[in-house]
Amino acid sequence: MKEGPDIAQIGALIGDPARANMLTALMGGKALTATELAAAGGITVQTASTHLAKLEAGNLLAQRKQGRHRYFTLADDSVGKFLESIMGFAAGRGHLRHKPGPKEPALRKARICYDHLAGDYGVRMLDSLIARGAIDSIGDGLALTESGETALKDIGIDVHALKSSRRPLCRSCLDWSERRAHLAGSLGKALLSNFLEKGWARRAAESRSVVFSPEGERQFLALFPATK
Amino acid sequence: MKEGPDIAQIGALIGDPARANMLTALMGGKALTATELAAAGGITVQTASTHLAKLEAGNLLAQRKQGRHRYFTLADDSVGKFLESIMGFAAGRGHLRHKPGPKEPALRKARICYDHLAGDYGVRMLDSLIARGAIDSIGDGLALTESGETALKDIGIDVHALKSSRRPLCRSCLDWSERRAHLAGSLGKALLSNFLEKGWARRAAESRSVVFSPEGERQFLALFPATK
DNA sequence: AGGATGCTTCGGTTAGGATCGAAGTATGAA
DNA sequence: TTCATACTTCGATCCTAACCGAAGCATCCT
Repeated sequence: MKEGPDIAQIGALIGDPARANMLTALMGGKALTATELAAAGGITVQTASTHLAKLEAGNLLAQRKQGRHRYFTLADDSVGKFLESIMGFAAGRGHLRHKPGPKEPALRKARICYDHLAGDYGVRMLDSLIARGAIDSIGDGLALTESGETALKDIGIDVHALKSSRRPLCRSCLDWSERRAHLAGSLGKALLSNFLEKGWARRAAESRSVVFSPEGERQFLALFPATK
Repeated sequence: MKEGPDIAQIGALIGDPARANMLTALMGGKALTATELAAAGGITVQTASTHLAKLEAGNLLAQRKQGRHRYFTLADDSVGKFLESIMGFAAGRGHLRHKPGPKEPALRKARICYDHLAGDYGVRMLDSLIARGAIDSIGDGLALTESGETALKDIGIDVHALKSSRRPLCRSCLDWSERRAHLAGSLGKALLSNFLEKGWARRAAESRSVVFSPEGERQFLALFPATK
């Protein structure tokens, strides 16, 4: 039939376990070297190198040379969003891993989705923002309200600066673990950065999970109360 | 790393060209037999049979036995939406087919996206509905307004009946050719059915493209004027 | 019953690509 | 310069899975 774009190509790119693991590792938002990605994929550096070349040729990855290191990141945030949506789809279809692993609960609670907060806490934050009228929503669509803008200023986020960026302020991103939307876009990124700067939370070393400090958790939960 | 759902599995399912072509064929919304899908994939029935078994095991397809035929469809509309989003992503990353083929322009103009209208005409319709205030939108989110409900009643669509269904009324679906949103959901489906019933358009035989009659095209363009 | 059609299962072949060892290139350090 | 580190390229191996011919079921028609 050969109609439309070639979905088999990207399917094949994502379809290899080693490549999928490397992409998942890059969802953490950090730039990683080829050696680190090889470890993430469970393969040697040689093999990783060919995989990375293919992913780059497919425009899924971007590369930045720095000295003798070569740092890889997802090509842009749309790739991250796309990967998260695949995860949501996969989880919904029962394509889970054989053994959930010990880190799974932490991931479900709070994790990084490329550059913003996801998991239970990410969903809770968005729900709470909507409930208090800081964000309007229709279906999947999100928009910051006037009152929301001032509320965020109190938290310490310069909404005005974010608005000047080309990137959309609010985007919804489907959370694979909660199967609900969480907040992406430049605002989602700014909020996560804010929490990390304040020391409320930190990124786990070798994982995408986000670990809250006891005090940070208290503050976060107070700032974003449960809805209903 | 082994974090989260197994995206490699669905990637691999979609990553085979024969399977991708069969899935694309099913985006036409019609239930197809194994023999028809074999032709769509460019393979023999034996091979197609094993592919179809895999796709079904992966919960991407549903199967309905009818006499000695076996009709396959996409498991549900979320699969269709997912495939269209992959097409959009693929097109955005430059993953196009080598030769666009003669049917390409017709596809870009108007085609079926599982059960609703997509392509230039699909995008035009949604834009027009938003412009006249029949549908509210925030970002990707869509909602039918009061005035929109009466307007659709005039066209001949029983919105009340649609509302009772479990399926969402309005959904936005990213159009791969236009790279903009078009209208999905039960309302999108109802509108397309309405056009087909009225004889404004018909489905092409072996393709996903939708062919408008001269009169139907006139009516459609008048009903959904361009929004500058 | 007998024959035709639609599809699946089995068996064997083949090709693509994932893999790694070894060698080659680039950058930095001593 | 010499050595070490980070990465890529080359070459060869090996394995999976896509593929089809042939045979086996199931259903329908006459």
